[in-house]
Amino acid sequence: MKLQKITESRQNGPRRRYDDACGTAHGLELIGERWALLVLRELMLGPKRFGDIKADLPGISANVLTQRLEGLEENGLVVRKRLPPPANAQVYELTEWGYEAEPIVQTLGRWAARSPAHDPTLPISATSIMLSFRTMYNAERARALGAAIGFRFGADSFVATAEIGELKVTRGDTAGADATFVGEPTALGGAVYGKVPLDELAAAGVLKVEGDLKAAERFIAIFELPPKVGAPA
Amino acid sequence: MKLQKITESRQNGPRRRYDDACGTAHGLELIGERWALLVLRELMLGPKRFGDIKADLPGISANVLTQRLEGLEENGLVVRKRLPPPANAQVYELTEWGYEAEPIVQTLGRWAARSPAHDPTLPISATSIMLSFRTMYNAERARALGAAIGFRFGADSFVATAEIGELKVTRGDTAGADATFVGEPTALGGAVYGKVPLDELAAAGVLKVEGDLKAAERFIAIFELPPKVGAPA
DNA sequence: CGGCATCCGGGAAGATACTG
DNA sequence: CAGTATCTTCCCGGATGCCG
Repeated sequence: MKLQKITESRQNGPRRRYDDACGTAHGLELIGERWALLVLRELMLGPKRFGDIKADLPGISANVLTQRLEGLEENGLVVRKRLPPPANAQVYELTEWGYEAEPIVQTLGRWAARSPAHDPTLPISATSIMLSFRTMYNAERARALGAAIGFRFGADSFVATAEIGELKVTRGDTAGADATFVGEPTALGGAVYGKVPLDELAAAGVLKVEGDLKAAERFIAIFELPPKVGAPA
Repeated sequence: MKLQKITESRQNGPRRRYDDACGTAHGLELIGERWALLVLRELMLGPKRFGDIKADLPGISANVLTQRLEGLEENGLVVRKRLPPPANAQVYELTEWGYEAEPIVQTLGRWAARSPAHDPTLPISATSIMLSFRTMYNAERARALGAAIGFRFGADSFVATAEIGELKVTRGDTAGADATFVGEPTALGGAVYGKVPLDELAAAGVLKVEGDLKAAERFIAIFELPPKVGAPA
């Protein structure tokens, strides 16, 4: 019984190969399975627990998530770690090579943002929206920022600071931030990408700003989505 | 009967959604199905016929290719065209937005090239190897080139010229090229990425060079693969 | 032959229930 | 909370055959 299971997991990984020397084909064998890239995305800003990944990927089932994490671990993209007491919880963390997959997530996301079928009203996870800021960051327009912006989504909090070539995003305390957004990731997406007025969102009770309101508005102004396909440039 | 079919095809596309506003998730709905990105890749250097796509994707079955092309067409990435007589053949061509997906193919390929599990001895298609040159092109090292390099793989031929920021690859006649590689794509891959000596490949009868041998060697010297994961930098 | 529909077997994905 | 077990559904892959 036990032996049977070991034998099975031994030959894990995609049974269906592409038989193609092209790097792209090999990449698809590594992270081309359903949900795999989204699991990677959820770990992109730091280690997470099984349940938190599951909660942030609406629709994934526990067994599929287990399979993906196993596969990503075998392929050298993810490692399992046990947090020291008193936390004493198991988390999944990307390897260095796993973190290097961020450009894949970004390139795909930036391209897909032009899709006419894209529906930005769907729910979005905290990690997703923070990553999207890194993706859509425009260094030219960000010159004027020069501030640290905080984000609090429930228990999760992040700080973003504009660096020379990129937007730096770290998980952690928002205490030192000039302005902090507090609320739901989806509402923040509406403010940044849908240009929904902040006071409207505050009135709806889904997003508020603490601290320097002007800094928060300057942050929002940095971002713009690429024009939809078929729309006038 | 007919109505039934129309109703089915009407709601084509991925029945399994991700329900996620993230652009990456939407991108996976558009081109995340098995084989989809490789079909895109095969069309990246120009229109192709059904049979040629199938021949260059070893292992894909006709019905799956049909499904992928239908899906890509519905999503606005591919259009079907009929060539004028005397060719009079149907071809599949990328839309402008479809061509814009090239960075996705490149980013994924560049990342996966670092994989310890990557096997570069597998067969590779003509389109794949030409695209890989664009992907791995290093503008700094290419400064010294200043030549047009031709490629003939059976009936397919290409010309590559080094431009300021990128390597330009076009399908077409190799008549004006300074040097032309003639043979099999896989052998060319060995020469460029495996640094297999050209005379060895010529002796094996899989690849030869016409024209300026020095220019061909300079072309090969442009490219290098990124270091494998875990290997010394 | 190119393009596509159909049928079938196997396997992956999805939903639910269950265990430590 | 972190998975495992089980069952169903559906997609993938292969074969065959139809039609222009």
